[in-house]
Amino acid sequence: MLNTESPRQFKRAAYGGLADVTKALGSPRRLELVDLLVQGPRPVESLARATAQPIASASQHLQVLKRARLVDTERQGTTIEYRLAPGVSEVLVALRRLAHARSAELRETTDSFFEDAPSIDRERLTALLREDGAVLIDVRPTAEFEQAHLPGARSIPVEALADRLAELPADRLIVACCRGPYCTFAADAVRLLQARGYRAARFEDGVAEWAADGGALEAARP
Amino acid sequence: MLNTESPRQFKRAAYGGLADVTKALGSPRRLELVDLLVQGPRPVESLARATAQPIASASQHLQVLKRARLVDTERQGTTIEYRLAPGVSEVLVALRRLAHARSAELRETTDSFFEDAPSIDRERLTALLREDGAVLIDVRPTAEFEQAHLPGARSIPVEALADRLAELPADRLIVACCRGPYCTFAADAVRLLQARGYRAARFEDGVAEWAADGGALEAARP
DNA sequence: TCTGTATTCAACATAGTTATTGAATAGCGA
DNA sequence: TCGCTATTCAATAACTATGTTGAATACAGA
Repeated sequence: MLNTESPRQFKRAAYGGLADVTKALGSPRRLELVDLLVQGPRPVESLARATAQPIASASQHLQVLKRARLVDTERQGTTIEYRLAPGVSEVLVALRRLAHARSAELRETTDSFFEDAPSIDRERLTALLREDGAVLIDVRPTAEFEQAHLPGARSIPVEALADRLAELPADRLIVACCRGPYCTFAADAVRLLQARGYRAARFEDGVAEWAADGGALEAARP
Repeated sequence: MLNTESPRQFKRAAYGGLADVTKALGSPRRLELVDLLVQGPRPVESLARATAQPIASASQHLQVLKRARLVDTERQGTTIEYRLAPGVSEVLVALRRLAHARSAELRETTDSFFEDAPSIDRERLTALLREDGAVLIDVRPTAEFEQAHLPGARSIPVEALADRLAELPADRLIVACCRGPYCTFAADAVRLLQARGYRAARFEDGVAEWAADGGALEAARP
């Protein structure tokens, strides 16, 4: 009998180890960082800018995630890239789905924010693409598009959209997709398109949700 | 344009709402309560006893889980039963798998605690049952067995096992299953069986992991 | 070797969380 | 209606996490 631990001690250690992970996920700031990292690896300064916080603050949150082994780091030239650990993206998708299934308040928050940009789900998107000849554009930065995107999506970053309207057919529904349920890029794109007379809608998920549902993804092709 | 929120305000609210869920999961005590509730609904006092904590303490943790909508309550006669919300069990399974995939320390904690009780995984269990005529016993309390159990499992609660050895064939491998990866019942059963000359092994998962992998479950049949 | 800059560290004030204790409440069952 | 007991509340002290600031470090590139 080699183990000298009591069951209580073991449970303290085991649930404690689990809680190291859930504690690391237990902060809005860190959830936002994780949600960004789903799109691909990034250096600290870029993460800090994208989440509107001081660099030192972002760095500390990232270190918490690293201690919980939710991210890995790799030096790339003069910067250090943080990258999501395998499996984390799936857990984030599951957590957000659980939260939205259970909290009417959270649904209300997102629904009211995206009120003026008609949102469509995965099933509806598939139908619109197949049957109605809708055009799917991915409005994230090109680097993220190149990491992974929905099959058939065309990359038009939201900040370039106004200059590239000529690429879009005026008689088709344009569906914009972005990082995920809390990303505002697609809604911005939809508002711009609507203002220019296009019919447009926002895909409510991102690549992580698409993949979690068994959808295939493509890489590269800028 | 009805929504007056800025994107930053929206993100604060959205990630904050998500964090309400992850914060609630961010305590070893509450994780242990959730892990117990996976086995079925229970009143406060029973949860407190099973997790070795004062009732007031358990009650407060349960209320945190309730505010995060991870559990629901229902009065049953003179007691109040807490019950896991749908979908929570799957998330717990995913979180524990992620933690174990990433943390060598956590693997070491469980491996060393269960060192003297040979542990087998789902795949091996299926093979042993089909090809070697192994006998599967469920050593949880009967109430939990009746909620849900693995197909073909026989209920022999661990505290009754010593008195019911006659029910077990001496020439077969006995596999004991219990609540899940952090439950010590199966290991206790294996040690007892080994001391009485049986070949015995511990199934390392519980019904939640089994179901998450697409396995069917049975109910009742005490 | 040196310089510049991306990242981390240290220290602090503030805020929030946890465990514990004893008192209060609520609602079943008689 | 009333008593009983399961549960919750309130108050406290110890602890832990957060955001902020400015200084320190470490390393690529010259």
